[in-house]
Amino acid sequence: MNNIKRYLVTSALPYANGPIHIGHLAGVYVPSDIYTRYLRMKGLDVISVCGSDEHGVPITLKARKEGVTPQEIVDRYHELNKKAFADFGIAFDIYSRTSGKVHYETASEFFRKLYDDGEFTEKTSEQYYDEEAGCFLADRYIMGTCPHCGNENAYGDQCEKCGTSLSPNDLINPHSTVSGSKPVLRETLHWYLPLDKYEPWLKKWILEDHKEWKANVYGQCKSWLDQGLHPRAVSRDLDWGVPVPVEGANGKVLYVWFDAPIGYISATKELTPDWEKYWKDEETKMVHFIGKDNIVFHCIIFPSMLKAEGSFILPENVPANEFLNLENDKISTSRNWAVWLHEYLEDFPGKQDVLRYALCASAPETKDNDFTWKDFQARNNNELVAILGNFVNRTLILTGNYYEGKIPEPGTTTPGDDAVLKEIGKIKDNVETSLESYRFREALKEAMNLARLGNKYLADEEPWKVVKTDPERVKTIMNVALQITANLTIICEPFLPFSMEKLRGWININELDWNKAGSTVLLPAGHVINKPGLLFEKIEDEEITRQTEKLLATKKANDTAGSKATPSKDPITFDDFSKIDIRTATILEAEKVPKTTKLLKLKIDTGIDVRTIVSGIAEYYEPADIIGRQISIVANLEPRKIKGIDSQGMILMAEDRDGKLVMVTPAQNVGNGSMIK
RNA sequence: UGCGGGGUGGAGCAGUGGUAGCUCGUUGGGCUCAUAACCCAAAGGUCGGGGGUUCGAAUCCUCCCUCCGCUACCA
Repeated sequence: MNNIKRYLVTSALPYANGPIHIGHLAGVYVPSDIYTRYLRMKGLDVISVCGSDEHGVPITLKARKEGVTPQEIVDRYHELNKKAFADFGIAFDIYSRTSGKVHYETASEFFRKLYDDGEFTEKTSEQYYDEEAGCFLADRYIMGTCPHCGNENAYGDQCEKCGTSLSPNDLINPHSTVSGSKPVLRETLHWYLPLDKYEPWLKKWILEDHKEWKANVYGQCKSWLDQGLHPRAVSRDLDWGVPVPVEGANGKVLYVWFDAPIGYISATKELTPDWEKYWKDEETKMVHFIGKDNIVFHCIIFPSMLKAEGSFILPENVPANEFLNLENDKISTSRNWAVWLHEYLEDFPGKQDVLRYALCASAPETKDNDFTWKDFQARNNNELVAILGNFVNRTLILTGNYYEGKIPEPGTTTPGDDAVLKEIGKIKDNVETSLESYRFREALKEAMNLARLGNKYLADEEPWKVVKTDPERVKTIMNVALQITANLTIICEPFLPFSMEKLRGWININELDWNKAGSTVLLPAGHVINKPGLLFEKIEDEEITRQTEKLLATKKANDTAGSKATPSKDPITFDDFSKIDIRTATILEAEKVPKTTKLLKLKIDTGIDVRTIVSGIAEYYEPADIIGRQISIVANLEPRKIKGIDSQGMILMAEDRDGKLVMVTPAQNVGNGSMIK
């Protein structure tokens, strides 16, 4: 793409039903912020838009659960998240929301244009309807008995017990989780975007014209396109969202995935009356920053919508990141396994840049990555403090000691000085190359090399020694070191905006022009600097321990207090119960079933006979450890072939909330074959 | 079981055909301006294993082992 006149940067709209955590920041907002700041510093025309995604079923259910309106839910998280972004210096030009008036108009117009152009197809289908609550039910809000395993708490889309994927019609005895009533099937009309129609040009546009996209993005698009695309519904039966702007479409709203990306357009409209320049001019370069869960929407569906509308440009790149784990475990809002931005700032006030740095340095750019507090501490102590902070500190202290804060006049430079000064420009170029190819980890490392260069220069030149013999020479040395420092304030600015602002204050300049980076006269001789402080401070072990203990407490809470027992099953007669023959037995032999991860083949003595049982406990018990253990079994269960082995019965296991299995063993050893009743 | 992504010095990673590299850690030295920070040097790798292609393979092909995610088996 040549002739780029302006940039439009979008960052995934966070869903307004929870706070923002480090995973969001590392994957989307830190990279987008670095990129935006860099472009702005170059003096380019760039706007960065974001906002809250506030529609969809989960928000209505959360509202119902808390007894408030959906609007109250989204108001709460919109404000919280807006503030969190602002606190971390994420430099959006606007943080809008999809419940706003402009968005309603924009989304309606967009839909209406496609509708009038005949871009949608219509289809009537039967869906479950909750008569008591007066609403249609999304699959996962219907529960019933799983036809495969008999689990009575299976969801309409999947049984979590046996893992089978289901459709609501498969469920025995379905009931609504909203009102508890029995839903009925009802006909409903919806509009569909025929993605299959766009397949040919999508294939060309992505697979041929955008081979430069990141491997994870390109690969996922390719797999979608290879599988073939299908029409997707763009409307839903719901009372929370943008109403479908068509006669007789009462009670129908735009499906949230259709509505949300249009939020980028509405946000731009709110920001500037010139919004069309950014969305409809071929000389605008649009870049979407997202997480990997959003690839299909931003690379396939939204471009299809834009293409169908006809007057919009398409994204130039979609640098999606993978996911961030926390201390070796998936980040999870419901399990409270996360570092929340607002909590981080309470524990580490003023240390926004430290988190920004740690997250950028180990951002999940090419594969899922792990955030650990130990790594966070090491990044701070060994890199920010020891390399960057230390260089700045030694330079400024020496300048204070020798020249009372006045920049010395340089004399003749040595070839060594010249090489170092030239290196500044090279580092600047390297950072640019990395940033423009969305390699933020590399860019950051390269920026830090400038501080490394500075430390090495001081160590090589030893001004504290030379000052005793050749004070004139020291003036040149310190001038060079100061020019490096001034360059740091520009080159590190996109990554560490808070610290660099502080540093600019100390050296008393206000230069934010990226193009000036590489200059060796940013600080003119005679310029007076202010009294410096410490740019970063060490983080002690105790602070890290406090954080890991906090997480440990969360784990514990998840294990015990949070575990609510599932409701009891329907009553049975004593007769029913006595049909089950439960006995004690002893394990004689145990071995892993080859090519499986969970199965053990056990030979057990039931008192009646010696038989084989296959059991899914291999993840919790080593074969060698359980030989000789007494257990409980269901003795009269129909035999069943598992992995080709006849399994005669079933071992009783207690299963906790995480699915961990524990053997049910008599409190004292009793004879094999004793009845349990 | 299927699909996808990994396996490179103690740890974390880069490197897709031509002398194996970075950060941290370790050891030794230097410096003492600096938040015990900084600088230099050294030790440490048969690049998961076998086979193949090639003048030449961490890099290409093939088989296998192993780890992670999803998936399956777990009455």
